[in-house]
Amino acid sequence: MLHDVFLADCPARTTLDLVSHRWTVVVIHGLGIEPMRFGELQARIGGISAKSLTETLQRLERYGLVVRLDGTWTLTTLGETLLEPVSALARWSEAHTDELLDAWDRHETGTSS
Amino acid sequence: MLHDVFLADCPARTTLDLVSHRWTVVVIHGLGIEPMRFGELQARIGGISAKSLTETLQRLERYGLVVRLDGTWTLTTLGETLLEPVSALARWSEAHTDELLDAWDRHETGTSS
DNA sequence: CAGGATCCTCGAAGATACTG
DNA sequence: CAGTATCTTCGAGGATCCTG
Repeated sequence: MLHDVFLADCPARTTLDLVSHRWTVVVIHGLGIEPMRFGELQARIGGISAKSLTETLQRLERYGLVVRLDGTWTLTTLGETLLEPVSALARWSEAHTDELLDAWDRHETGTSS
Repeated sequence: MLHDVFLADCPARTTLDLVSHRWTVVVIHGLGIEPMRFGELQARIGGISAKSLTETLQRLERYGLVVRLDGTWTLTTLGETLLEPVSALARWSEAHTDELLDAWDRHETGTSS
């Protein structure tokens, strides 16, 4: 066990910090479909500001997950490996959101009563 | 395609919001190992405050992902399905953190110079 | 021991205006 | 078009104190 997510100072937390940024998953997911230019990506993702997209891309670039080649943002080899768990999450999301919202509604009306 | 993660107002974003909370993944991962009491969980997870753990658990409870049975927090059936993508993420994290940090260091010293 | 209530900090993210 | 710079807001999360 080289990296235990439970250890507070564990470097594996880096990934979690990465994912905990609002747009990381969406951007990775997006570039996983196909490499895109800045504007394209922003247009595809609903409601992201240019600033946030810039920040997200640069953070990912720093971690070696994406590169900008001739104005086109692309996943690196490392980035593509992240695509798998991220897509798994996206698929789970698309599959179980209804259940999440149902559960939410049940608690809204009162579970025990 | 019922839920498209790209749509800004898409309910699938619910999951992403969930995951974007700092402790969600760690807590799910933890309860995935075995059901635990509050104190146990807090002890296992390094550096989480009681307040944050409470908030995280209650949020997950609202979404039907965990339940508290006789003082013991447990994943629901739905929660267990989330365990898979979350564990995939954790495994990725444990496997590739070194590469992340290496890439970071390369940028720190200066990539182009 | 398992939280609830309150106060505070810090940083992510938006809005806007500007630049190469 | 693809960012950068500045200002501001908002909320997650920590610290502390209190309670059943």
